This record gives sequence, structure tokens and C-alpha cells, in this order.
Amino acid sequence: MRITQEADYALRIVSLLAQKGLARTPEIAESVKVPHGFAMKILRKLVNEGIVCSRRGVNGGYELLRSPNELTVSDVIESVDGEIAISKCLSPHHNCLNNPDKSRCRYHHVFRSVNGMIKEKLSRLTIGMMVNAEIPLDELIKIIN
Amino acid sequence: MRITQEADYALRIVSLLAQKGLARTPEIAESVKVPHGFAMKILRKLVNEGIVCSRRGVNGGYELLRSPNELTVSDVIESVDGEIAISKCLSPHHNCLNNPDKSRCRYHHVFRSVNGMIKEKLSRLTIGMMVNAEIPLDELIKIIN
DNA sequence: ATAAAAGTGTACCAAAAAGGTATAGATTCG
DNA sequence: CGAATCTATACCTTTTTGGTACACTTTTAT
Repeated sequence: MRITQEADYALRIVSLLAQKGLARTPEIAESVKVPHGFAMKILRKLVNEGIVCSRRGVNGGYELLRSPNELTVSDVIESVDGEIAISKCLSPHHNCLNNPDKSRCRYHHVFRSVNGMIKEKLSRLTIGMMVNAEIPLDELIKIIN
Repeated sequence: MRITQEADYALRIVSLLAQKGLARTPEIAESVKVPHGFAMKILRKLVNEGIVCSRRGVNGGYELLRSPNELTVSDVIESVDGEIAISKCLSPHHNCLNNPDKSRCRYHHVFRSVNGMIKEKLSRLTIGMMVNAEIPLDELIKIIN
């Protein structure tokens, strides 16, 4: 539903990978300040969603699969939280309360519209932009306006 | 954080009051399909937030305090859910994870910006507009674009 | 007066979601 | 081989959400 702390962690993790290339869980956990076991859980989701790949063994670790410029903020959020939905009634498998009076469902259309705008805005920003210190913050904000 | 089902109920309740004037809990509960006790809980919040007023006794019930045209969708949502916040780190009393590397916090600035846009959009729509069947849905959507 | 029909306030409870831990394994490399 | 690394599954705790209970107060019709 909302953007969870887990998604927040995930964004920091992929940002780290975008900057460092390959990294191992202990390093990731320490750097992003996420508990070690939880970091692994998040990384497994990112692997399963095709965001990062993993290598086992002594020189193993995690690495981005796509270029940071082709990986968006919304991609990362949705890979751990599922589809962004500001209200429960927007998620795919939710049956809306039965409203005999159709006019009430105008709210859900409004929510859907707002939700679409959020997703669209967050898909305009790439991880590459986010980690590129040469792009000032106000330029990022301009991009999503 | 997210727009809860409780806020959804609240919107339907104030919409009913906008259309009917005064209404009692049993009628509200039946019409909005919200459990009776839960309806009262929501209504108490709306009373405390100055959205509706109540009258006790035999001919009592609830009534809107403001004109439906001066009551916005975001007013109602925030009166039951608290401030709209797509991410936990946006709520007033939340201390953000300590990020030694400031660049990471760009995410939070982005979230704050997106969150502001949501709130601004939902404050453009009034309950009056939502219950006015003469305003077609696509006009409402246009208003928030 | 009084009884019935409202709302009030507080406390409590249960289900779901979010955040996190544990552990027994499977790979890889030196 | 054995240490370092990821994997899979299951479990646990805390917080949030949705909802209920109950003893109480107020109002009004009779």
C-alpha cells in the first residue's frame, strides 16, 4: 500500500550497487544500516524480480542486472512492496465495497487517477539520476513536477 | 500513512450527510455499509475535528458543520487518518534513518514532493463536487490533473 | 417523571501488515 | 576440504487497522 521502510532500504541498496558494482551482504547491511538478515530478504526479492543478480561462493555478492539509467525508482519500490497503491481498493485483487449508489465510486476513480500520477512520476526518476551528485536536487524535483 | 478503509468510509459518510442533511447512526451504517459501532467511532473523529456536529436525544443525529463546497476530500481523509503520508519518513514525528551519506536522502525529498502533490490535488476536490451528479467524472479528473 | 432514542468515552480485542530472525542447506573458490 | 557466500523456508514480534462492548449522558415525547 504505502511505500514501506523495506522499499526505502531497497532503494538505498540498489543505489549502493549502482555506485560500487558488486557488494556482499555484510557490506550492504553495514552501509545501508539494515539488519543483515533483513538485507538478504530484500536482496532475494530484488533477485527474483530481475533487478539484481547474485553470485555465490567466496567472491560472490550482488550486482545490478540493468544499467542504473534504465532502472527506475518505481521499479525498485514495486519489486519489494508490490504495486504502489495509495488505497486498498486500488490493489488488483481487492473487491470494492458494493455500492448500490454508483456516485460514491467516484472516489475510487479519483484515487486511481492520483495513484497513476504517483507511479508515473516515480517512473521518471532513475537510480542513475538519484546517485548522480551532479544532478542537483531541485532538478530532480523539476523532473517530477 | 495510506488512505485507509476508515477514511473511505468517512468520505461516504460525509457524502451522505451532504445529501441528506441530518442522519442518525443506524441510517448511516446501513446506507454506507459500515458496522454500526465503527460508524460511531468514525463520526466521533469527524466531530472532534470539526467536520460534523452531533445532536443527542430522540431527534438527534449528525450534520455537516461546513458547506459541502468548503469541505475538501483531503480534509475528510486527514481528519480520520491523520496527515497523508505515502512513506513513514514523511510523518511529523518520525526520525529519518541516519544517513551519513546525504545523497541518499534525496529519496526523501522526492517523496516529500510527491506527497505534497497528492495532498494538493485532493484538496482541490470538495465533497460538494463529489456528490454533484451533474459534474461528470472526467471533469473531476481534469481538476486534479 | 420517565422511558426510549439518540450520541459519548474508554477500553478492549482480533486480524493483517510490516519488520525482523533463525536455521538448515547449496554453491563457489582457494 | 573448508570458509565465504547466497538460498529457501519458516517462524516470530511489533505496529497498524478494523472492529466490538459497555456503562454513561443527553434529549424529547408522552
